[in-house]
Amino acid sequence: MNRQPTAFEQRVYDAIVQIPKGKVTTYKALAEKLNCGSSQAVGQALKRNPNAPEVPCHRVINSQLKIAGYMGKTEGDAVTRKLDLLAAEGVEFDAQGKLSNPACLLV
DNA sequence: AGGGTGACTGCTA
DNA sequence: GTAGCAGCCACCC
Repeated sequence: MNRQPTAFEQRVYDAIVQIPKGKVTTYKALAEKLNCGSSQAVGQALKRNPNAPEVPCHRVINSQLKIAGYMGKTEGDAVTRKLDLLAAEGVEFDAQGKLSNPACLLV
């Protein structure tokens, strides 16, 4: 375990860490920032690297403005907790688990 | 060295 | 509005 993150992954984390509190971003926007045409690669970086508090990966959502997954799980308490974290940051979500306030979306 | 997967996205039925 | 298929890049086995 504890495999070393690649340059690409580090870049992803760096971009996420730069996200201000109360704001969220999408995988696509991140991919564009990293000059990577594939958002899936970004998701891979997070899935294979649960950096948790070091990187607020919970501020990263998909194009549907919904939580894609957390801690390597696409559903379950992990995702729910992630939603709660965002709520604590000031990001409002609706009963559907979608971003209720698009103003929090960082572009 | 090669194949398969995925915390995605967009389009079509 | 919901469901299914194809495309995309990077990582893992």
